[in-house]
Amino acid sequence: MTSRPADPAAEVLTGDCPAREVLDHITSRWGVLVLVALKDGPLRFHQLRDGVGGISEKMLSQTLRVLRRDGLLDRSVEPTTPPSVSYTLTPLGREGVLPLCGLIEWIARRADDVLAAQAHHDATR
Amino acid sequence: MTSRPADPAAEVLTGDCPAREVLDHITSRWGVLVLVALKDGPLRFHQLRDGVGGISEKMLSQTLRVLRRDGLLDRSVEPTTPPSVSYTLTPLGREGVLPLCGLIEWIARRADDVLAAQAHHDATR
DNA sequence: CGGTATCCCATGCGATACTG
DNA sequence: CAGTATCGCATGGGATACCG
Repeated sequence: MTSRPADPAAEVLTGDCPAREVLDHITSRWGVLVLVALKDGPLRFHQLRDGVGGISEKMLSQTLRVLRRDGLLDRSVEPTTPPSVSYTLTPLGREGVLPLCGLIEWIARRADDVLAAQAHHDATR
Repeated sequence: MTSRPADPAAEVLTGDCPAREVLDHITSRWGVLVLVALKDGPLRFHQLRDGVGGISEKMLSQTLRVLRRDGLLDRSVEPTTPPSVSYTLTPLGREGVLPLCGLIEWIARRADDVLAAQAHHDATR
């Protein structure tokens, strides 16, 4: 009996474990985008709002709170007037964002193939 | 001017492009799980339903239709009685599933750290 | 076996307005 | 600037029943 099973996907797939919640947080509509936006360094609230196209302030704030609770990012306040707040990936977050960057990069590279597949599918039927 | 920008994430982040739709399909609640479940080879409908914990037949069927339209997986019917239907990753799908496996693997490895961060966060405030 | 159709509720999420 | 509060709708998604 091994303490680490050969296939780490098995546990996540088969149901109700904490890992599923983490997956849902990260792959939530705005989670991936916010995390990837932060990959190159800290950003302030309004930079994130402007950088992640289409996100509302409400969803940005909500997403940031969830990801912060999960230990994936940090919030820091500079005591200027008015205070400026910035968000940074934690070490944990920097690790987790790597596969996400891979995903985004793949999508950017292959989006045209997917579009072609969609067109073909819609035309064929 | 380069035909390929340095940062492929930029386009996806900044808004309304086809890539965003692809991202939403893949990172939909069940999309990741279905794709990863198929990483080791074809599975039949009921194998997927049983393998992906918590998914309903409706959502499985719906997710499969979307991913099929995107050209990420194929459906094939063996003309037995009753017919047996199985789903396979296409070459495109096999490529795209790689970062997803990376993500799942990372989550499985780090879930405990996230749980600890949550506990700490809830306790601190 | 491998789905689709219908019903219905929970929540995700945007819009707007307001606050420290 | 960096949010929170409230409202309201659209969509996601489960339960159940039915079909080829």
